[in-house]
Amino acid sequence: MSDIKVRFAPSPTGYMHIGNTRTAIFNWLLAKKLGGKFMLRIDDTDKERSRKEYEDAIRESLTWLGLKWDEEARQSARVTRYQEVTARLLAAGRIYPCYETAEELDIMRKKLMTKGLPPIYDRSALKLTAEQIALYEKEGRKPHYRFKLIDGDIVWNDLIRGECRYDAAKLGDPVIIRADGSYLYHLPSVIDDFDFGITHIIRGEDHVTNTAAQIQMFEAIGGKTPVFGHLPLLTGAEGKLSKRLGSVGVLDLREQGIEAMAICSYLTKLGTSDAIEPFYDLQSLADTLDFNKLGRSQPKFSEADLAHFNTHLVRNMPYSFVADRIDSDETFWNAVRGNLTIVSDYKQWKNICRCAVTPIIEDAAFLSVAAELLPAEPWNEDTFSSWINEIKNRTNRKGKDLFHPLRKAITAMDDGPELKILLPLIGYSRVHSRLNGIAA
RNA sequence: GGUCCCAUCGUCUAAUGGUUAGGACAUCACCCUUUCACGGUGGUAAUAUGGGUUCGAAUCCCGUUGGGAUCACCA
Repeated sequence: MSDIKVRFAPSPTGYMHIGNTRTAIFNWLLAKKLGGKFMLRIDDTDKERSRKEYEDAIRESLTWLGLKWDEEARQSARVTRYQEVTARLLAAGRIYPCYETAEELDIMRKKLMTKGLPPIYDRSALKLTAEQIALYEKEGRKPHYRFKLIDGDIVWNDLIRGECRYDAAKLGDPVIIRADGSYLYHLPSVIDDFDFGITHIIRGEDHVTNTAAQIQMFEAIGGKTPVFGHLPLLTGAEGKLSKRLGSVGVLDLREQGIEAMAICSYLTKLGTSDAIEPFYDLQSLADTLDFNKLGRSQPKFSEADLAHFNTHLVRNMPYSFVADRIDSDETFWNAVRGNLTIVSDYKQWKNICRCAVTPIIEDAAFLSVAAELLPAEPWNEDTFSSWINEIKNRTNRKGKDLFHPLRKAITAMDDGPELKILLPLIGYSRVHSRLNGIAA
């Protein structure tokens, strides 16, 4: 067993959407491909916004997608560990207290912006005298804490973007502890990745500057930095990384009949040079994972395309894949799958085969001839074509004029699987009655 | 505004200095199925823009334009 370990670290502040899901899938597939482990970490450092309901939904989403996790942790349970590390970094001067209020910081940022300067914290807290600090404390101000970045280039070799280089001086020291003593995500994330032995981190491109800061945190706590890979962000049809995209929830998609494997296949192939094609199990999808095939530009995600792709996947879906979900046999499935849009549409065809259907009669005379000629069971492979030939000879009809009325009478539908295949599934008695205009 | 990233058919992308600029999805046409769908075969369709470098540029360099990310006491 390799000691490869990856993690998916959602904050339970919302449902799983297309963006989240994509990073979960990539991490999971990487673990699978390298024979490593996949860890679920609940990043619930934001008490205000975290909710149990979301956490449950995330678990349900992952389970439905088939992304099983080998290990689990939650940040709210590890605060003492974070405090331990914090004390050490504080003593080492890598963490320092600040007394500005949120409003003051906001004003500072705006000032810098209007001057055309980057809105980066000026580290004035480092110049505070003991007296000034005492004054703030007396006022009742509680400090928040920042992590002090060391000047110089931060460089890493990104799995997706190649060599990345950031000048720490242009980054700004991140706040890591709030005035109320609670942690922000940066440092706990690093401590966890270190403690749990995370070797690879795949996340969205929106994290690149965080990565730069976090690399210094890994160094500060004496840990080896994991391998990073930053995925280009998905955009909506209109280019922007729209809010709509964030609202496309996986559970909603499931509700609409989108298959888990359609989501997994589509999301891992979108933005790569591979064809977007259906995969029916995650292992074979994992075998094809190759970060070199990912482009660097932002692919557009389209719900309509996904739905279309899903239909394609359903129409080629092997019976084994649906066997435990539908109450029909393989013959039936193979007969109808080519006409489905979503799996649950099979019920409609099942009803046509096994329940009463009111036929659509457009030409009663023609249909009664067809009924008259319908051979008795048992039917064999040739029954259908010889029957059709009989009708053709008797009525002089062919092509659409011949088939369409039959189809409408027998199935009450405009289209569907080949009649030849469908007929034996419906049976003589129903076919005969329907041709005569009788619901059966 | 600082920093970083990106720009090839409608869409996702290939072509790492020399190709009739390739593939996949979509679309269109045809074929098959004596019907629709499924399936098969073909077609239409692209290098944002201006300068360089070079015998030769989608490819390298600079500018322009456009798009995105980040610069939170969110993650």
